[in-house]
Amino acid sequence: MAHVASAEEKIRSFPERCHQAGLKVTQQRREIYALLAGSQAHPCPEEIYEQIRDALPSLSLATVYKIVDQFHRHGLLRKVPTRSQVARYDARTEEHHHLVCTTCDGIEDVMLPPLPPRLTRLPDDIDFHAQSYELVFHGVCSACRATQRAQG
Amino acid sequence: MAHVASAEEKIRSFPERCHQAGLKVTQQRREIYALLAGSQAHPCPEEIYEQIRDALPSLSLATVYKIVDQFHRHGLLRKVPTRSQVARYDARTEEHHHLVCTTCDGIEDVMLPPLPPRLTRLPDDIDFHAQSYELVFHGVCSACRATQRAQG
DNA sequence: TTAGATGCAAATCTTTTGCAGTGCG
DNA sequence: CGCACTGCAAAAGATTTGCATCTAA
Repeated sequence: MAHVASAEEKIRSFPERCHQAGLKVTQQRREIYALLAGSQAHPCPEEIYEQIRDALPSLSLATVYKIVDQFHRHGLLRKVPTRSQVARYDARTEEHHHLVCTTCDGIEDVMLPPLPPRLTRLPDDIDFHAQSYELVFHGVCSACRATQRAQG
Repeated sequence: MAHVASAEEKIRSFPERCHQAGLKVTQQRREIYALLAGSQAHPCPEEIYEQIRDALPSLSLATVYKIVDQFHRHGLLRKVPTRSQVARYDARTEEHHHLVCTTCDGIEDVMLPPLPPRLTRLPDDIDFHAQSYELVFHGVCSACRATQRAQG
């Protein structure tokens, strides 16, 4: 499965990407990165913390916040723009887009063919240097629609 | 200027849109809606509160939260997806996109020609009912680039 | 008249900070 | 060995809730 192979590659190249960024490779960082690289769920810091506690009981939530923030600032993680007040992280840094469920706040990745540059070029009267863009879809995910049907 | 005229129309039709939504028209709601309709700044609840206090000193911050949430749930406001933990609101409900400054967290609106439906159609293997989408650009705004140049 | 709205204060939830101790390089 | 990293606890920031009072319809 393409996704799993890609996650393994990311985990394998993680130490050298830390070195390039001037970050030390600690167990906390390895665990957090591996969790995110292997997940489709775009977890928030609290969820990351809960899921890694089993493997690393000494982990603290403040450390999770510090690590994901560092990773984000060094380009190892993306932060997904959402309408909710909790931060959501994604280890896929290549171009892709997001589906956000308005019912459960779940986030899914979606690959789309690249948009032609002329369609994402900003108007001449806008003085803004865009470094990246993404599409954010809002709607209802499969699981929530099933629940809605079951409950009438 | 097209924007101003549009804001006036929105403010004029505000009472009937409240009635349709089953909401009473109060002074707090009028002030909050008028502020947002006349603003380009996508303010957060705290900023809305500060700016309306002058005209309505009895206003409470909790009320601002309740009102913008109601407006959002009834489609009178959009909530802009961002990477930060504070909610940002927009009275423009027609299709448009957002420029988010990674330096100052400022948000600007941008109109782009509509994307051809074939480019935003989700792949067949994705079971998600999208109701809307928007483009979110991340980059650096004009004011922050000027500051950066001045400071070296 | 009355259901819904507001204001206040307290509670809750999320994120950040300061600092002492630890461990990677 | 030294500097960056971690964990803890406390602080700060954002949002929600409960309830008494008020007000638009």
